[in-house]
Amino acid sequence: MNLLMNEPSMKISSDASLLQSKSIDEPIIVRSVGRKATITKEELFQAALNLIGPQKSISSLSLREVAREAGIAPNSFYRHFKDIDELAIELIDRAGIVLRQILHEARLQASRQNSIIRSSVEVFIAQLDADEGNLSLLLREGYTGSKSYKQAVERQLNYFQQELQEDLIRLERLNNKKLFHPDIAAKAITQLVFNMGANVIDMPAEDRKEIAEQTMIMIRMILEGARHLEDSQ
Amino acid sequence: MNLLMNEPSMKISSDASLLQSKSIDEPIIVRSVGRKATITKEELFQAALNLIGPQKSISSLSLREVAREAGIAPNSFYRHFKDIDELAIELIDRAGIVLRQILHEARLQASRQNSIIRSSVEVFIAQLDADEGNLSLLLREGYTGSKSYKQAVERQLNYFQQELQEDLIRLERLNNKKLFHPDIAAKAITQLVFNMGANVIDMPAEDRKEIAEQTMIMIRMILEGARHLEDSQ
DNA sequence: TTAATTATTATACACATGTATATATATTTG
DNA sequence: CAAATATATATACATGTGTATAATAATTAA
Repeated sequence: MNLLMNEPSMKISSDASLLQSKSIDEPIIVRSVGRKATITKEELFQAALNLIGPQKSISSLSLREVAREAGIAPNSFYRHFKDIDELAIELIDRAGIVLRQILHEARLQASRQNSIIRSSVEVFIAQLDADEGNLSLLLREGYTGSKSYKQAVERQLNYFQQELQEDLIRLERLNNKKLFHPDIAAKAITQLVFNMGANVIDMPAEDRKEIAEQTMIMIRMILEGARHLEDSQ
Repeated sequence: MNLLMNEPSMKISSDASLLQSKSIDEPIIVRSVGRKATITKEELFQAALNLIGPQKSISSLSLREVAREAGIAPNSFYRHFKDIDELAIELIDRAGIVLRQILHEARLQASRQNSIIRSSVEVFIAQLDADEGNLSLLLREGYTGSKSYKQAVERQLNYFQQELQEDLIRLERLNNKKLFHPDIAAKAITQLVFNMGANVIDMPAEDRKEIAEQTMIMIRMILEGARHLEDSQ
C-alpha cells in the first residue's frame, strides 16, 4: 500500500478499491540501486505545477497542499526542501532552463532576419500550452511574492535577454545593418514577449493569434527604431 | 473609548494609557449630519494600502489583517464590502484614476514632442514614491490573483493606453509625421512603462534613474519604429 | 537473517482564518 | 426624552496552516 502511495503521479484521491483489487503477487517493480520508494524532488515539483494555474500563484501554495497533491505526509516535505519558498525558487530556475531551450529551438527554426521574430513568438506561444504551468511561473512570479522570487525570475530573464541580444547583433551584422542600443532593444523585446505570455495564458486560441501578431509588430517597431535612432540622437 | 477607536487612523496597538490620559471634557468633534462614528470605506482602503508593500500583494491580504489595521472588529468589515476581493477591485479602480491624473499632469508639463516622453516617465516615477502602495497595485495585481483582479487592472490599463494613443496621434500630426500603428505603439509603450514601474518600486533612487533613462530610449525606439515601419511593410 | 540507518507517517499543538449568531452601543427619528 | 434603527462588537466554531515529536516502515549494511 505504501508502495503504491509512492508511485510517481499517484493522486491520493483515487479511491481505495483500486488498491484492494491489486493482488499480492503483483509484479513488484524492483527499485534500482540507490535508496528509493521515496518521493523525489521531481514529484514535488510536478505536484506544485499541477496546483498552480492562471488563478493560483506559487506564493499562495501551502506546504500541506503540495504534500497532499504529491500524496505524501506534510512532514515528508521537509526532507527535500526547507520551505515552500525553496521549492518555488528551484521551480523558477527550472522554468528558466525550459525557456532557454525554447529560444534555442526558435533560433534553429529560422535563420533569416524577418522570420526569426515570427518563429520565436510562435514557438513561445506553442510552448506556453505544451508546458502549461512551467512557463507561466516566470511570467507572473516576477511581480509578486518575496524578494528572492523576484531575483530568481530576474536572473532567468537576464539569460533570455542576453541570448536574444547576441542573436540580434549577429543578424544585423549579417544584413549590414546596425542597432543603436542592442542591449536596450533586447530588454524591451524581452519585456514585451513576457508580457504577451502573461496576457495570453488564459485566452482561447483565436485571441492569442491576434495578440501574437500585435507583439510581432511591436518587436519590429523596436528593431526598426533601434536602427534609425542613431542619427536622431 | 469606542469613539476613540473609530478615530480615522487609530491603530489598535496604541497603548491604553493614551486613552486614560484624555480628560472627559475633551472637545468632542461633532459629527456632521449623516450617520458617523462609523468606519468609512476610505479608512479600510487606507488600512489595506498600509499593509501592502513590495512584498505583500492584495491577494495575500486577509480580512482580519485589514480589520486589525483599521482598528475594527473583523465582522464590521462586512458592512462595507462583501469580500476582501471586493475591496481589492475597488482599490484597483481607484488606483487607475490616480494614474490618469498623473498622465494628465504629465501632459500639462510638456507639450513639445521630445520632452513629453521624459516628463511622462519622470512624473510617473515621482508619483510612484508619493503614492506608494496605490500605483504599485496596478503594476502587480494584473499578473496574480483572481480573474476579476486581472480584468480590473486591464480596464485601467486600457484607459491609460487610449489616452496615450490620442496624445501620440495629436503630437505626430503637429510635427507632420505619422505613426504606422498608433494603437499598437501605445500598447507597447504602456506595457513598457508599467513594467518599468513594477521593477523600479523597490529600488534606490540612483538605480531608478538608470532604468528610467532606458525606458525613455525604448519609447523612442517604438515611436521611431512606428514612423518608419510603414514603408517596410 | 539481523541490526542500523534512513524516509515516511501519525499524532498533536498553537495559531490564524472566514464567518454565524447574539449582544451592546451609537445615532436618528418620533 | 424614549423608541427604533443602524452599526460595531464579543463569542464561538469549524477548518486550514506550519511544524515538533514520536512511532513505523523500508532500505542498506553487517
